[in-house]
Amino acid sequence: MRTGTGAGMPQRGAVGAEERIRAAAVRLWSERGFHGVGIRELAEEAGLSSATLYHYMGTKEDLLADVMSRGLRRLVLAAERVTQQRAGAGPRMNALVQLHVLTHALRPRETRVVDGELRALSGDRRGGVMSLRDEYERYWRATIDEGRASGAFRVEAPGMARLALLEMCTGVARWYDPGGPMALSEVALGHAQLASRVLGAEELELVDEVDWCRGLVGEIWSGPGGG
Amino acid sequence: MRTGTGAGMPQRGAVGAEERIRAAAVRLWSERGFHGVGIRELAEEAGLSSATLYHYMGTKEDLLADVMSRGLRRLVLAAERVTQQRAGAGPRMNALVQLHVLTHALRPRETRVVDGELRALSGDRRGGVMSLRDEYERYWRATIDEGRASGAFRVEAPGMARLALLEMCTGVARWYDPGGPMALSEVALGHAQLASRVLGAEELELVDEVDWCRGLVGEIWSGPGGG
DNA sequence: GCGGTCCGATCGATCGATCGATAGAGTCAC
DNA sequence: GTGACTCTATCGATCGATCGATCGGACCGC
Repeated sequence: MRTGTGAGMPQRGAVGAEERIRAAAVRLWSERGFHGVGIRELAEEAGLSSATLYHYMGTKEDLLADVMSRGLRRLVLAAERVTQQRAGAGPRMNALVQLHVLTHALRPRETRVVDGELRALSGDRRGGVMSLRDEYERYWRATIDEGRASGAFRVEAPGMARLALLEMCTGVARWYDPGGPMALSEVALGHAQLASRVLGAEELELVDEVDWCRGLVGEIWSGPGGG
Repeated sequence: MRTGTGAGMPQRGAVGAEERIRAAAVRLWSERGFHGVGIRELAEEAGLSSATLYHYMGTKEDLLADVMSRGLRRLVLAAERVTQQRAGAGPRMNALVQLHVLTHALRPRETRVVDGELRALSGDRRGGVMSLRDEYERYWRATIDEGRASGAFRVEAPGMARLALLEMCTGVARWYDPGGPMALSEVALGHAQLASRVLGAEELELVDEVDWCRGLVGEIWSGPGGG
């Protein structure tokens, strides 16, 4: 009853099974949530039996922690690149925002799981994922602080502005529709402009980082542990 | 074995059982999600047996739709009041933002369920809740349009700005901590200022609507179907 | 024949939902 | 007033289905 085993193939899923499982989990969890999808449906989506699933993963929660950590590590990696390759608070913030928006628009399923399923994690795993999230947000915090110190940003409550901006940009994954009326670059540049307004940096020249960020997202998300 | 039936009481839960059930559902669902809490735990939290639960409600999903619709109807009611009692796009938007932020900060559990469990609803129920959400957002859309038409707001993509602002303000329910360093009125006024920046209305005088909105929220959320 | 892959069968637990039964308060005929 | 009857509120027990997870063994390339 299986479909692809025959004819000299190296064995159906020997390579990439873990990846297929993670991809299936992201597809289903992003639509209905961690507790809304059972092991059997997960297995079916990945093209395996539920027993085989457990050959590759630990518990269901282990799989979620894995998916979330991988997603967050990629975000951190991308933010690190931005920080290395863009100097000055203004250009750096501009690139961070466009990167965040593009990531959430291009990979809405991954980011929805990363942003929304923390509550399904218990104890230590929760803490580990939260510290990864904090590590990512540190790039935003540092850039905002830098801009305030240099006078490039004029904002009274930087902590609140950071949270507000992150919520605003993360929300893109909840409403952006590739088939809709708004082009991706409009959304990314538009949010960069809104961010500059929020931070009181309207004189900032808004460089279009869409293509560069798109390349970065593509590179990082097809890289090690890719997909 | 029951506890409160004697001594002239009108019977333990005869009044308010539905309300107790909804409150229990909000408490548990806001922490672990609709699919993360079973009927038995729900019943225990409400102080009833799972069988008795079904005397008051339809299915579990009916209860969710009820909770969500009630929350959204309150939001709509509050937005309608704001629109009636504040004239001009600037003051109106200022009040709408402060109302939204206060509602999400004062009733984070209700709003988290309303904002985050739509995916657990199927078919018609989903549509009904979505149209209530659209009805609420229409107040924001109309106010932004009005401000653009009058020249009070200078924003290029009003649709995107509306979505960005809503995400930003809704996010308050995800991070605001009453015991934290930020006072509620700082958060509300701060978001009003960020909104005025986003909308390009920096010359707008930011009236403090915190007390008025707090009263409105208290009135509406303790009113019919209260809690 | 060994190690890596894979699955059918099955585990105990829990899921959402329903059953029949009971306790008590109100109603009404007589 | 009192017995028969109804209505609401409540529960213990239980339904069939599904949950997450495990086990033993089959298959297959090396």
